[in-house]
Amino acid sequence: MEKTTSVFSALSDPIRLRSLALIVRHGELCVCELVAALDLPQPKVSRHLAVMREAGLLRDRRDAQWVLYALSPDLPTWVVPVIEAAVAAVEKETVYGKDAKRLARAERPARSRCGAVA
Amino acid sequence: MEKTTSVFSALSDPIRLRSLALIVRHGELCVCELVAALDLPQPKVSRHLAVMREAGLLRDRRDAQWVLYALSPDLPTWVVPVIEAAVAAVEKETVYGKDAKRLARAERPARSRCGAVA
DNA sequence: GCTCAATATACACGAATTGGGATATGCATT
DNA sequence: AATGCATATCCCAATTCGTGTATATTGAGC
Repeated sequence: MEKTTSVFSALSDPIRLRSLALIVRHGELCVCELVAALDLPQPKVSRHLAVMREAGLLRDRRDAQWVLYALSPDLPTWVVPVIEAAVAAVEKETVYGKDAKRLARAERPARSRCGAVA
Repeated sequence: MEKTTSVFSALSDPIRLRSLALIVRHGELCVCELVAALDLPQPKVSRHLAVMREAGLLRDRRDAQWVLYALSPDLPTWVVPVIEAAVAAVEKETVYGKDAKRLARAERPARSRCGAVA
């Protein structure tokens, strides 16, 4: 039961929902991209991502100096439609448009360098 | 955004999820039935139901001395699949079986009287 | 009107969550 | 090894949340 409630608990915060929507739509994002997109302090974003990771919603992967977050590969099946509905709801919020625009602008300071190195 | 997060917030508690599952499966339940099913103090159950009502998930209706709770008739469309998934998840928890059994046993002390009166 | 049953609310308190700011850790470059 | 960038964690104050207990409210029946 605790596992079940922790999923909803992880989704019950605007910063986490905004982060999740961006991650789902982009597949994989590093923390600094999310910080730029959400326009919020880095420790704050980092802590919120940790909450979703610990709830089993996200996985993280290290790539050089960056930590990339994406949807967990082994989500409980019942969680999938929940996330889809949540993201759809967030996308209709006006704040999501601003987040997406900021992300597009600042996008991949990390990824391009990473690509350049590889 | 607040409306969106409050839905998940309302779902992030075991007592609320257990209540919701019973209500969804039975259509309409009064508080005393839920108290019997969950085997918890009445004020506790009442307060948790209020949280879901205020989040827009439930509606309440007075019938004589009883207050009957059911799913809200005008749920935001994106919420419907979320509730379905949540209930499906709860039903797999062992505690749900016990709740359902206690409900079946104590069922409708209210409803039968209500029927008798009508 | 009084009493009883069902429900909701008020108050007090400990636990958990959140946020800001400073700092620690990991990696890459020189 | 020293510096710089990205990320995570720690500490602390403020707030919110869940619970227990007592009490108020509402309706039914006598």
